[in-house]
Amino acid sequence: MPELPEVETVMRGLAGTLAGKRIARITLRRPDLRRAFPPDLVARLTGARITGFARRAKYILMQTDRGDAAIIHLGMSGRMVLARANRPPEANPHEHVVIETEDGWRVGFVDPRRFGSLDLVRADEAGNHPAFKGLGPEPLDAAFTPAALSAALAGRRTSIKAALMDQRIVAGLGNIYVCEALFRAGISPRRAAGTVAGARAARLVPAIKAVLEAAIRAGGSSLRDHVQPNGELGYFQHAWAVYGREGEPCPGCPGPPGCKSGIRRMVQGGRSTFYCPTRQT
DNA sequence: ATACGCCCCTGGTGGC
DNA sequence: TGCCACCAGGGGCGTA
Repeated sequence: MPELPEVETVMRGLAGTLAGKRIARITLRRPDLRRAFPPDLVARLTGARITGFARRAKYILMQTDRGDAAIIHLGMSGRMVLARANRPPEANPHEHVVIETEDGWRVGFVDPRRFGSLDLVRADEAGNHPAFKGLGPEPLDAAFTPAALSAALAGRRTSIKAALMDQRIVAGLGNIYVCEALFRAGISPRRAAGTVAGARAARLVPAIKAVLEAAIRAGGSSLRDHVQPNGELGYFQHAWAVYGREGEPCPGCPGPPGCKSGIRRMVQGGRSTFYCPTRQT
């Protein structure tokens, strides 16, 4: 379930194990994911030393000492599975890319739905990659303020739910954390985006930051040496207030029995929205 | 420009 | 035990 906090957690896990290591081998098990892999990807990464990692929106950047940057997206179902290379790997038909380091680590990029991607560009050109064109601010940056958000939303007649899902408004939120942030801020997902200003924007921005920070903390704290027992990076138990809780009592309304409505589900832009119609206006 | 629908792909779940 | 419809973290593209 990779939204910003999961991608951040995976990125930190990869950094903890791979930063500074030399790539002994990279194996592509198929010619593409969402898009074709660059034809020279294997040649450029084999033997390169991994110098560092970064995250932008839901993308992981892996830099090498050759001045290249791999741009990784996990899509809907992408995972990174870490193991020692001397153990026979568990066969997985959806393990599409394998990176092995000189010191004996093996990272598998597993993605059943294949909505993920792996590209390779010159690091100093990474900012020009189409994936990053037009992206909005990082929600955890200091520059993401209520004033900045309401300026980006001004005049927009689409719903605030759809606007927050739009990576050009703010980068890295997905379906889960948009639902959670709107709940925390007490804002209806149906509300016209352009009306989220003033006090509402002043509630929404801290709500977005808080829910993302809590999820990153939960991810980080659940990792032991950045790797879970099953070898997966960045997956952890979530404690969502509304997401996936249709029909349950609203955790924000005093109770029992709480509000009459409880948590409802509706569809916006083809995606499920979970919300409390009593608290969120 | 903006908004919306549809598509990419596989797997899990629940109803009949 | 099938079988089938529906749902799932994302994003890009085409059409009004």
